[in-house]
Amino acid sequence: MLYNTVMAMLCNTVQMSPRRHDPNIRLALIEAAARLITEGGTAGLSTRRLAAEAGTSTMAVYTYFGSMSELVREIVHDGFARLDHTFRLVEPTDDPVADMALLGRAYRYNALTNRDMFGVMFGGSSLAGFALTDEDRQYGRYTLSSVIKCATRCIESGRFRHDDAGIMAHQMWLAVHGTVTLEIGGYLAAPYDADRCFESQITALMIGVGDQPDLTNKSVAISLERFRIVFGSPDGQHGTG
Amino acid sequence: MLYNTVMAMLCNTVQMSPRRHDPNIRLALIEAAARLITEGGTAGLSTRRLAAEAGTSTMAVYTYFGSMSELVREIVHDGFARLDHTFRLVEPTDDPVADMALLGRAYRYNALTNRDMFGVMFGGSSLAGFALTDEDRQYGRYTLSSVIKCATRCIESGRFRHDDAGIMAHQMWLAVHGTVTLEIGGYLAAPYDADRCFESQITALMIGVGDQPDLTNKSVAISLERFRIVFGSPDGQHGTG
DNA sequence: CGGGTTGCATAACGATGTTGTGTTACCGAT
DNA sequence: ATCGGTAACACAACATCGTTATGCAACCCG
Repeated sequence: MLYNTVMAMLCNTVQMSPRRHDPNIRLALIEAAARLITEGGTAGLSTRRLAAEAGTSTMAVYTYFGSMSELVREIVHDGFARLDHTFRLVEPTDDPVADMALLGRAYRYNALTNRDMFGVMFGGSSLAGFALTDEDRQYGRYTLSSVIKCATRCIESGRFRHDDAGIMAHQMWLAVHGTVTLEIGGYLAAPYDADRCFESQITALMIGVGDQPDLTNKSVAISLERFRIVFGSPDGQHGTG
Repeated sequence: MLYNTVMAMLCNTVQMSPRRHDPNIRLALIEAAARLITEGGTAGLSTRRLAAEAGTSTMAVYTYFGSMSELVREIVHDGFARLDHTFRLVEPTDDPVADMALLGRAYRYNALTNRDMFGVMFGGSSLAGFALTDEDRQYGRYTLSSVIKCATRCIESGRFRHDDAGIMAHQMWLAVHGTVTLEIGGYLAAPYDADRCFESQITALMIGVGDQPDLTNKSVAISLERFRIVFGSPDGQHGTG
């Protein structure tokens, strides 16, 4: 659907202001860009295709965003917001270790759902000359605050030897991030497939920071049950795509 | 130095065969490409610059490699060979856990030394339309065999609860890979800088697979000493670039 | 109701990977 | 010895990329 022609028709009938920055076009561009990326990978995004998809010309990108990479930046920020939203689906319970494991599953779920965006967000893929700035990274670190809060509760529960929730949260992040990155890269195949590696990884990590193995196993199992309920994956895990 | 003109002079004086596939040109292209990538990042590699650097025309890329992405593929394979070589600098001792930790440091060292190539090797960066194939990934998995061997010795030493060296090696890989990826991405800043996260991560992992905390701490400390000796980092660690 | 300004379609520019075109030089057979 | 076949590759063209210039048309304000 060509946005521009629709808008032209609208402006002929209803009295509107098609001049002056139009948030509708801006939104249409962002949505079209996100669609192009998820459908055609990072290489699928181009000014021409974007303009065609949104029904405008390539100039719209520059009037609304200044450059292609600035548009990508907005999408990246949007991606972090989505990650944050995914984290918020994990509600605190009286088993903070299970909560933490579920946050790990949520991170993985979010990454696998938005594979290409994930690569851009964390500095891997170079997309249309986009490069992360420190401000962008702040968005990323901010989303980690959910994990830090959970780590604090883990420590308060007495199950962890750690006294620093920040380092604990980072360890969880690094472990899950590494798993997901290599999973998306296609490096985790049977017999060491991504599902198996993921379970081993979070289990070892919990034990590594002081939890008792049997308690960890119980909490990890609970987190898997909760994941099925909240995120509704058909086979109970994520699938290796 | 323009390779082509030199070759022309050589062929006028000494009797050589500048026609028929010339491995010298092939090598010159690969070396020039690697140089361009390390100097100018993934965006710094282009057929024109490559041709100028090697003193040939852009056609040389196609006669010797078929396409730009095939040339990248060769460089990726070269990168895996370099990683394997780095692993071999870690000699087995009677403290296999320290060996394993040192392998982790070696992985990180190699990644930080060849940052841009690292991103390409593990599926993050898209470079000149290059995409990993399963065969490429085999190169990556092969280099893991050094780690698996070490994991086997760790298990035999009785310090680990695990009975599967493969999953143990994978866990080490995932943990270190995640740390390094986010370090290169610029996400690990004080107070949770990369050095600190790395130490915490490998320590927690060893404990997580069954090692006793005090033994782990000792082995990790030994691995750091050995790293300083073998890899000769000035500040004893890697520096966060 | 006209000048200023703003949005943006069109077209152009430089650079990209890749593909024709043509020349040049080697090789092998006669 | 020489001549045709073939392989290498310099040069130029092509499509596409992000970006920038140009110009027109429409809103805003005086």
